[in-house]
Amino acid sequence: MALSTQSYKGARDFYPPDKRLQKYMFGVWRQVCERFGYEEYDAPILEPLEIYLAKTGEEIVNEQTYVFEDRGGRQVVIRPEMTPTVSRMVAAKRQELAYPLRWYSIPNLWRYERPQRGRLREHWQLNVDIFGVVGSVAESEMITLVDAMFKAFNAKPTMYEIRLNSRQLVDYALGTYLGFNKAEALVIGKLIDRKAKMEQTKFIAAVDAACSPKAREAGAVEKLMELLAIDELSELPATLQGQDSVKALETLLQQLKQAGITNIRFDIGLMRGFDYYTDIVFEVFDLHPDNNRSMLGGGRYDGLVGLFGVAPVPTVGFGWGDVTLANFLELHHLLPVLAAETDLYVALVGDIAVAAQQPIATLRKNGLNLAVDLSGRKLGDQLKAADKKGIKYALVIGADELKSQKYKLKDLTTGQEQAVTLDGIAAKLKKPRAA
RNA sequence: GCGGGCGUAGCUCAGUUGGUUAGAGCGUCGGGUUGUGGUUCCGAAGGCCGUGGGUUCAAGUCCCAUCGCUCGCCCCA
Repeated sequence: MALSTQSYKGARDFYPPDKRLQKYMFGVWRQVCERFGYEEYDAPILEPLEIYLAKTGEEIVNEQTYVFEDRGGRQVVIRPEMTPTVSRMVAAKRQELAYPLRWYSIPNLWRYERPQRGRLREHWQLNVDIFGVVGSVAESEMITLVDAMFKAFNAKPTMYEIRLNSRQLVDYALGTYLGFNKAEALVIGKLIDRKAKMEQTKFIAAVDAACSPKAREAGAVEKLMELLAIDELSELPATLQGQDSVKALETLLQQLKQAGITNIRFDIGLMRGFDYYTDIVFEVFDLHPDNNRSMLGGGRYDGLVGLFGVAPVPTVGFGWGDVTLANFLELHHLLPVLAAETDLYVALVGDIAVAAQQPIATLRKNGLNLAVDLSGRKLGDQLKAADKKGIKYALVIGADELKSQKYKLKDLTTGQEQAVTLDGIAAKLKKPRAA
């Protein structure tokens, strides 16, 4: 029985062209992060089970993560997300770090579940966090950074939409305003999260079923539906308008719009699950009709660092998966044509491999990435190989060239060819790779 | 964990109401006289029709099971 060549379920092989795309995406992420003063960090892919148990329910950890026992009998998890890890790192050096911390990372993460579109078992996720800032200036910076990333990927404002909400506002609305108790609010919050996927009548029926008679009689279902239909802060009922959370959202929206971000709006139905978020939450939606889904999300989570036994640190952060980004770029035709890292493919004519070493060494010393064809094939076949590898230029070296010190440089995309000196080649090829 | 769809050449697929030696395009390899590819011409290799069982004179085609892929649900960090 032959061995299977398939990669592990839900995980991908990255052949050089795939890796080229990944490097491009990560490169843009890194560039924008660093432009905003964020520093890269990293951590082990394995973590002790406890740091996830503290935050999420045990079921989720057991059913949706890779958990195993190591040889020392310790329960180990392959990290399904980065947030507990980075919180652990901050807590460990809580006293000595220089706040505000601006940190980012692009970890690979694993979750144990059936793969589907946009959701694999292994993926990479950009994580950006700012620690130690209390006011909404942190959210403002974070969303500005997100928007700068979309612009750096050449996305237009019509392709995506930033949606904002406040967990405090939702808590107040479900509790004090609509009169749900905590258990009801939890169930209804989850329903609101799924509302877009449900039919209106089914949604209403489900909310109604989750209501206590008392809340139902007070008209909570109708009031909730009215509330969910609102898409401007100014349309909120007066009792909600007075909330600090609404004022914070107002300030934030105003700031961002003034900064030129127009595709942003308030969305009271935005939940981001019912996990560790404590205040403002945000998501970016793909507006393409074939992929109307959330691409990235984040918000404020002030409580996590404190779980490690130190004073809490206010934090705002988001995560953005490589799969959803790649889907977005593909659907909107934003994938650039990526040239190989190799600048130049050297084709040898005749038995001159030894004699050609000197010019080859000179070109490398001049900073060029070059590959030499070692096959001794016909020239045509060597050029074909260069083209297939995605290399833009080929250089022909034969007895004539060695003698005249002029080499034939061929642009494989245009087919144009010219005779140049070694220095001329380096000068000509130094820059174009970035594009 | 639950449900739908699909497994035929390296890839994308065709294959009639079951009927001889299973096809195409692309790709790969060789050639069109020894220094020019990506366009063209000629040729070749390459398939246990996912796997196992069943029905039948006869199965790529029908039935059952199983594995794999895929889309969705649940869940969402």
